[in-house]
Amino acid sequence: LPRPARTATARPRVDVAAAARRSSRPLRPLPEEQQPFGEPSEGRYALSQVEPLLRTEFLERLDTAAVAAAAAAASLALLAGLAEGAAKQQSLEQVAALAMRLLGAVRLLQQQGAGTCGDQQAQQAQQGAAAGQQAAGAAAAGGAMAAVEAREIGRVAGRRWSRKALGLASAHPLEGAPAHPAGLHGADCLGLLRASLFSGTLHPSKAVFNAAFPDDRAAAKPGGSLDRLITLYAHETAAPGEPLRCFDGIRMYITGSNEVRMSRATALIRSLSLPPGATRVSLWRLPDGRLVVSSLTEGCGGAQPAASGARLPAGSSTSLATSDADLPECLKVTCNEVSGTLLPDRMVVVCGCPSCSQLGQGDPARTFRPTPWECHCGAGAYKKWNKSIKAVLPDGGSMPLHTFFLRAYGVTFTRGTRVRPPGKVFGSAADS
DNA sequence: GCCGTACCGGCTTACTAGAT
DNA sequence: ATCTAGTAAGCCGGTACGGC
Repeated sequence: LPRPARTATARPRVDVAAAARRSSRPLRPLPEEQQPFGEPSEGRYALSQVEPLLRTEFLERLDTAAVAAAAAAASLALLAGLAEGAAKQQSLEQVAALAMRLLGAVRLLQQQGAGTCGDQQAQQAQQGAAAGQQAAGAAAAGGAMAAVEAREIGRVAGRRWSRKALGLASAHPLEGAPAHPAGLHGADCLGLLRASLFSGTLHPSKAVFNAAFPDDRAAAKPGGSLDRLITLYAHETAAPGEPLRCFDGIRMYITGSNEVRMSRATALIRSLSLPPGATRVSLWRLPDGRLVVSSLTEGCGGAQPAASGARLPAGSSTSLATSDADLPECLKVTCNEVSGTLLPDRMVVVCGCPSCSQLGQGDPARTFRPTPWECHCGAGAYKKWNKSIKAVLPDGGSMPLHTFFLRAYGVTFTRGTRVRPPGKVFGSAADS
């Protein structure tokens, strides 16, 4: 499908508040007159067979791109917002089922002449319906050829539904361990910055900004102004004789969404020789007031020591973890009375609910990242997985995951860095 | 008063497109 | 190639509420 033209004036606007309200509501069935599968038809057969297929061993052979393609087609349709909410709260099967239902609704929309929709929306709906019908047909037909076809459809129409919305992104690793960069004696760590070499921009959080520029706090508030050039120093461990290199002319400004950013920092970021894929750098203040950016991210908000006097769960380690290797291979956990097994090295949970237990032990369909599993267990509204997910203690008791790891291993959870897939996902076929 | 749960607003982050 | 800024996912902090 051709990428729709996007201009400043025609940019699609999304009512985030309305979408959030939609996503927090339970799903409601479509009105009876809009049920796409109310009467038997050839099209109905092809579509309605998808959901049963998902529950069979065929799923192991069929690439989930078929499901992704169906959901992606739905995202192109006018009811994408509802599907999006479902992706947050529902299981893979439910998302697929909803996508099928939405596609039927879109077909109905086509039959009714697109109703009150504008031309562009109607065109998108038609494209979505066409792609979805192909994908659903491929999934229903089964077999390797169908999977390839569905994958291709998903590649073209998939956008963000392909991995992110279906919970297939890689797990977040645990980050950080206390340390202090050599050569920055007496410096105070102000926090971490996100460095984007792609755009030559440094992104300080508000906390880091406030720590680094306490005199500019008022300017950075909503309605304030902030646009000035600053000087930063790069900490180069490869040049011990001259460890600090000056970079001036870095522009600090505040965006329309009240976000502080530092641009024109390409040379500085490059001088740090960041490891491949690294996006974090640390910001330090020397005793003389100079601000130093270091490629070392350790020492700024990593692991915390175990709480003084905390009682460790019986049977757990009494020494603090210094790496992922010190953590248990697996851990029994519960969430909303649903049992599961946490794999700390991948930071995923193998669900043990009755439905998932029917799947094979290694089936990816029963493996969840913490937040999706929280939703899967019906506690999605809690939105604090490290509290709603509890570690099962040897004596049969339980303890919130956050508390358990802090007391038993001296570590806590930090937000991971989303992994950018290789190559351009939505570029032309010639793109790598 | 403490604790667990539920909810909401808003912040952080990753990603992207258009402009320069 | 770089700059600028919009979008949305993820989820945390703060708060209210009920049970003990």
